[in-house]
Amino acid sequence: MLKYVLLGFLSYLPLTGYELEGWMNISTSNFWQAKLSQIYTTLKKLEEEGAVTSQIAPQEGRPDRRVYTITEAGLAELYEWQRTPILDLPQKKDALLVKVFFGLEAGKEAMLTQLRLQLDLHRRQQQHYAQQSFNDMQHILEDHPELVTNAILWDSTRRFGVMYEEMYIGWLQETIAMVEKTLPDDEKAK
Amino acid sequence: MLKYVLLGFLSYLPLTGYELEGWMNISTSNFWQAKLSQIYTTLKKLEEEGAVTSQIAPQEGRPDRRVYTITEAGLAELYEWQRTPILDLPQKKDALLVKVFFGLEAGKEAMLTQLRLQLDLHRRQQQHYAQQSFNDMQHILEDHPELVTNAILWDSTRRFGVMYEEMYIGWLQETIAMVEKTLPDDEKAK
DNA sequence: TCGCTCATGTAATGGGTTACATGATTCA
DNA sequence: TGAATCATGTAACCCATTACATGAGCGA
Repeated sequence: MLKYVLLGFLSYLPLTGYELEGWMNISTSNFWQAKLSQIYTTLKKLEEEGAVTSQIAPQEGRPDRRVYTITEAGLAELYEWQRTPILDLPQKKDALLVKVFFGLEAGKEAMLTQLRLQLDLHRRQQQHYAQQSFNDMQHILEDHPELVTNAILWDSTRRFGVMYEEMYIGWLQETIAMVEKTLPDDEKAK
Repeated sequence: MLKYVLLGFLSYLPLTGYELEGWMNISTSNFWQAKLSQIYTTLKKLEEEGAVTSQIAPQEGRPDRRVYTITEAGLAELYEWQRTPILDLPQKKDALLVKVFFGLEAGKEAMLTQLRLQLDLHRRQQQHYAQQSFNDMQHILEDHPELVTNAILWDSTRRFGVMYEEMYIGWLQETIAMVEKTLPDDEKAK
């Protein structure tokens, strides 16, 4: 639920929709992402519900900033959600796995192309979580030193990103080796 | 895209909506799941598009079965999708990570409760992929021995499930230890 | 008798993406 | 000169979930 991510950031400090996107990009995008359009509509709904209020900060040369502030009711809702235990497993949707599962007819070479491309992407992503994300977090702390205790928790979600990518890379390597060894060669015309 | 999962199974043999749910539950639910209602509406759309046809098989005492068969056009669409490379990373959405990220205010004990509950769920799931899923696959092969080559690929997606759960369990253990050691104790009233 | 399996579907709602619409400033 | 950043929003559409509606047969 995007709304709780937005309320979470607004519990740190007041922010605009555009700024919220920036915070998400460098921190939660690992396990929750959203487009700007959805962020704007969700903020609007939150304001109607009374969970946030907004103030216009006039600007010249570009649209006025709309700064959102969390209300007492919004904080209460956030904490209540936080304390509600999750009773089921997160569900995954991964198109690559669908392509692998049904990939026999597509042929060995097509499959290897897919898998190698993904291997490259996941290696980059792993590097990103290992390096860039860590730096980004440091920069935020320089601007907002009061959030240092939160950063312990932020970092554990970053670790999740690293571990997830490492697992994915391992699986891809194993699967590539299996496909090379086991699947029948393509021998038919295009 | 659910439609390609359905077309994938129908490329093996004709099936009803209800049966498709069963196949998904024991195989693709690891990386793609769907409710019956969505399966039925998607099959209807696929028939309108001409990717499948359906035949009614009369029954007594319960609704007639509607058996779907893939068409040449449907097969062509499936193969074309299969051969299209994926150029981006799968996106994850995981509410637990949101709760961890913003979990400071919820308190140490609430967080440990969450994490321990998830640890239990993921351990069960890992066992499931390691044992039950493997057996289910064997049973399918007994009924459909012609699918034995496909089963190599099925099994690699099952391996993904096992590896994913192992990674998740490792992260949860690490995170629980970190929370116990690092987070300040709750000392406020409820 | 209670719950599970078999078997179909529709309607309402929610969550999310894509496309549309606008436009100044800044840096390479 | 062209791309990125800053900055807002709406409308149309698509995908997916939940709720509704029905009901026989079978095994514990």
